[in-house]
Amino acid sequence: MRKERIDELTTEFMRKCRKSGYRITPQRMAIYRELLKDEGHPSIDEILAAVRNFLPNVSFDTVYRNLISFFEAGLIDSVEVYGGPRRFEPILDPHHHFRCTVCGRLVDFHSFYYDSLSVPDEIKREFNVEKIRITLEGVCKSCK
Amino acid sequence: MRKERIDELTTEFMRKCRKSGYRITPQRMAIYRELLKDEGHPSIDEILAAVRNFLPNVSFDTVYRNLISFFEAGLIDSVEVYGGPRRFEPILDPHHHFRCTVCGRLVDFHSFYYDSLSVPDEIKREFNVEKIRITLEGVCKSCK
DNA sequence: CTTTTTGCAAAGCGTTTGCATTGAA
DNA sequence: TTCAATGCAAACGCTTTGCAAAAAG
Repeated sequence: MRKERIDELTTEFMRKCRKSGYRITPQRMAIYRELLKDEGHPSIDEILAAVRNFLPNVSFDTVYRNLISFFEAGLIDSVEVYGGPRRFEPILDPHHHFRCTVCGRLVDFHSFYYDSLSVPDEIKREFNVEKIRITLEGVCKSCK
Repeated sequence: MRKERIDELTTEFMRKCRKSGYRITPQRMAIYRELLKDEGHPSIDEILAAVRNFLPNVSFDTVYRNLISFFEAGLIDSVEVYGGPRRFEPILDPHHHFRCTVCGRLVDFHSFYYDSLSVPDEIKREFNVEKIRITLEGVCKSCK
């Protein structure tokens, strides 16, 4: 990602933080920045390691609590990979995931076809659907 | 589910077990039977409790190991609800899930539209997709 | 008889919480 | 100066493993 884009998203993030009543701390800024820099789906531990390059005393706990808070406030997204630790990603554009059941690798992909899926009427009637999660599962080339 | 249907599925299950090289034990039969009887998506602990009504000395461990084995052999299905314990269900017909993000309730629904979804070509080229998981997320009536 | 399965117990791993201290506003 | 955020440390919940005894084939 271009540096300008990162700065832009970071500014936007700070604005949203203030709106949600979150104070701006160096830890929070670093957590969000490292999440943006990571191209994958970093776990709490991975983000912690990255943040510690800049703020060596940050605790697991701070990273944990903040990622959860950010997610709950809708500031970032959470990818739930069963069995492994919780993973996170910045909210960029809509996408879906392929997961290799052998190596556990998680791959992003885009699909307008999937993006535009509708919700069956009988579900709409009974539930307030906010999100459609589609995960393809199978085996990736290197594991085959 | 009708008793005859349960017996039929149980016989089928035993046949598959033998084919997979699994020995038939009272524990295994009870585990599968209780899984069939449960209309929801029981966790290991829930199945354990049910099984213990018949076999009081069964350990968590036996239920755990067997459910995992059954799943890996394709004898039953696994529902992965992040944050909570792993859940299981017998393989009956294809269906999808709605999850309430407030109370955590997991609801089955059927949809031919979702059943017949195809996999994008660029994914097909790179991965062997075995399964499409669709989970709708939102809020159910009682939580609204 | 052989080999799998079981039950037990302990360890593992990621998550979650309580509390005193620190620091943002 | 106030209240939220941090760091620490411990507890927690569910999963996973090693091993000796029991049971299936």
